[in-house]
Amino acid sequence: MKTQNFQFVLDMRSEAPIYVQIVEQVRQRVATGELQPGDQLPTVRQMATDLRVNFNTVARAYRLLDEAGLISTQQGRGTYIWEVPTEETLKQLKKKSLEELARNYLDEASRLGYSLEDALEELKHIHPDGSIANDENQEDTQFDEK
Amino acid sequence: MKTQNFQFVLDMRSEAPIYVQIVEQVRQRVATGELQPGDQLPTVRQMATDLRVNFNTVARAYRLLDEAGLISTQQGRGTYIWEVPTEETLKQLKKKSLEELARNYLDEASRLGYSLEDALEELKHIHPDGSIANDENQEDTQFDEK
DNA sequence: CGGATGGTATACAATTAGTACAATGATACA
DNA sequence: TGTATCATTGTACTAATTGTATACCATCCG
Repeated sequence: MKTQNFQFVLDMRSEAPIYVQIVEQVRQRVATGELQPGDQLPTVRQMATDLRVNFNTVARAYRLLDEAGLISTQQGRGTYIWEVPTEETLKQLKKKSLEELARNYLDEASRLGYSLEDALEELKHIHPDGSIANDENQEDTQFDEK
Repeated sequence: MKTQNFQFVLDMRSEAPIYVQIVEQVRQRVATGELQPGDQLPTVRQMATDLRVNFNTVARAYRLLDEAGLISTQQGRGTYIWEVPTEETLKQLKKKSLEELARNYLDEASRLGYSLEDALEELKHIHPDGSIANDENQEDTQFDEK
């Protein structure tokens, strides 16, 4: 596909393991905005051949980034940048976002003819399957996914 | 052709495969009545080019919807929304849609670092009296994307 | 030696894409 | 009217692409 042509570089003289170097570069590019939410990263194999390493090494980096919540990897499709609000924008927009999410949820539910109670009940019912991380400390929040 | 201009949207970051996303959107629109019995869906190729995916992916979604009895696909003619669903199937349809909505809401909230309780609280806070104002439809949310 | 760490090899599963084909309907023309 | 032709539509089967899982090897360091 059109997997953008981002240039990643390895420094073989570096002490840092290859997979760490990859992680850091993706991190950095997300931080600078060079990588935008929804952008597709090179496939593990593509980046692997670019960097002349084994694709499992790239896969390892991607897995870490996925667990960190920076990217979303999907078998058979590719890996994409999640939206990662910076600390301050996250705090600024958190409340507003939840409000809008909640309102949107209620609107949609009501369009389906459901009451607020139904909506609440459904949420409680969804919970058991673990689709939400209910952790207090979220310094490394790492929403679970897989 | 006049194949209505329904806007379908994909979120490549979503865990859900593309064909599932299509299925869910059609299901939801049927549940809300946005798609009426007899309405023609975009052709597999039309929707495919709209969404920039392979038409077989759309065909797969249509096949699932067909097997589920929601639509009727006819080779050489097109795909149409099935005749009036019975109360029971409509009910099931709505139930599934609500499930999907709830799951999305929790996922998004979770990504923002909110707990289930937060999500529940926010809902109650929006409509403290427990009623749902049914007629407001502002579409300017910026974080739903789904 | 022996564990830990980093990279690799191989087989696998999920998803999407490619190709050829059959059914339908519109159109042109005898 | 009949039919030949062609574009459009969905279908079927296969191939290609993509990430995953597991085991393995090499090196470093105690």
